[in-house]
Amino acid sequence: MNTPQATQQDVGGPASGKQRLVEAALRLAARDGTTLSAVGLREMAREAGLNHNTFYRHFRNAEDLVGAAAEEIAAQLMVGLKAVRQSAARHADATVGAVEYFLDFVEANPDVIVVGTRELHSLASPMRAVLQRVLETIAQESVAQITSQNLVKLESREQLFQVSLDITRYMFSHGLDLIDRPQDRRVIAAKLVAHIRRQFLGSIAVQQLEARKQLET
Amino acid sequence: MNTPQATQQDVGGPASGKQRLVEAALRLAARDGTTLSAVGLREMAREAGLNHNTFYRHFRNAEDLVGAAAEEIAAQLMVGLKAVRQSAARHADATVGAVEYFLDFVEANPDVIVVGTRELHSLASPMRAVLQRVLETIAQESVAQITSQNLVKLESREQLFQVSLDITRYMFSHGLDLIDRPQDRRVIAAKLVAHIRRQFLGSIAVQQLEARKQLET
DNA sequence: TGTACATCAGTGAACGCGCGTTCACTGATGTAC
DNA sequence: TGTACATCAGTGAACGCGCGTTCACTGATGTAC
Repeated sequence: MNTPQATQQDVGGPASGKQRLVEAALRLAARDGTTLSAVGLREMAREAGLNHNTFYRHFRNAEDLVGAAAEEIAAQLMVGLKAVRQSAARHADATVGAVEYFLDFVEANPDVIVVGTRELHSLASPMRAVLQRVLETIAQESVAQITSQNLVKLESREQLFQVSLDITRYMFSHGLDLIDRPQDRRVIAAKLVAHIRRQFLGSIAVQQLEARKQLET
Repeated sequence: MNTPQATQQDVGGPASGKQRLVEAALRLAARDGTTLSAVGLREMAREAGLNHNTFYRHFRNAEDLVGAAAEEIAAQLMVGLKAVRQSAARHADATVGAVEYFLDFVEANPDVIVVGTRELHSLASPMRAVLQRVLETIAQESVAQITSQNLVKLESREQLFQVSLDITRYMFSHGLDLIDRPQDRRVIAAKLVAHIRRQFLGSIAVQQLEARKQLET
């Protein structure tokens, strides 16, 4: 009574069972607003169009799947946000370029943003540490790009890193708002651009202030 | 076989059943890292030391309880963050005063922060809108305080509001980090102070930049 | 090239358990007369 | 002041259901000889 299923042969064809289960879990967690680990095993198998027992062919337990999903989300974010930075470099106004491309990414991958943002703000989540490292990596790469292109006059690499990290996190949070109210894209984009400008200008101002203080003593 | 339970007479004494259920729900959601609506009805009754059926004496269904919990969290935040602003006004350095008092509040009310932060970043949560309004109200009150005391030279009230809102949200998110790593309090406090300074100075710099542009044309 | 065997994704039945919900009951407090 | 009644928080038994997990089975693919 077994229906012939996809196997190794169709690489790049319909996703493997494991992949389908992870994607189903992300979709359900995004839809229902629950944590990944709260998505039922049977429910996600149903969503993936598989027998509930197939789950055990690919994962030891629920926690195992969360780990796989974390890597999936991390990978998608790394790819997507790297493209955001490259788009920024191409654009006449780097800030506007980055923001617009980021919002494109959010609209194209809502599940990743919805689930990622919530897990990032869930203390008990095993995904939290993974996502924090992703954000830090992205911020570091941003710093490298900014310094190599001399986009911002900031001597303190540490301060530049903090600013980049804050901005990355800020964009993440506001990705949620875009998914919540797609019609407000222009307003959200303007807020993001304003925030980024404020951060960089503020950072320079802080630097000048400290330099002046040092001169006075 | 009924144990005599607390009733109306002991106002201010041991909490009422309704209050105990809400508090138990917050505690469990914070401990397990789940959404409030994912906390089991029987589980929270057990935690509150009540029969599972008592739940129905106070709430129609699970959604009803989430609403009550939202109001509880909102009330606690409004009270706590109002005290933060008052503490800022007393302190020699308003920024440092606000940050330190805020971190005290976080340490004293971890459940509210843990649950509130997650629900704020959960699209499907009915609590999200309530919390967003709380943050906006707090930001508005901050604006009123800042302008009345002439703490920051910013003409645009709208821009000041945006900055206040961003800062409030930022502090919220970093409250989580404090609960996660209490030993890092000083590092976190320094980050918060730096962020707030950067925002205000950046905001002033943006304003000056725009004024200059307007002069040139 | 053929054959035997191992591997592996997927299936379906069965289990025990905790869940949400309904029901009838209790006992204390507040209120009308 | 006393009495009858309504209200209301809390209790405990019982229900049906979906869950996670285990088991034995299937059928296709890969591999050794």
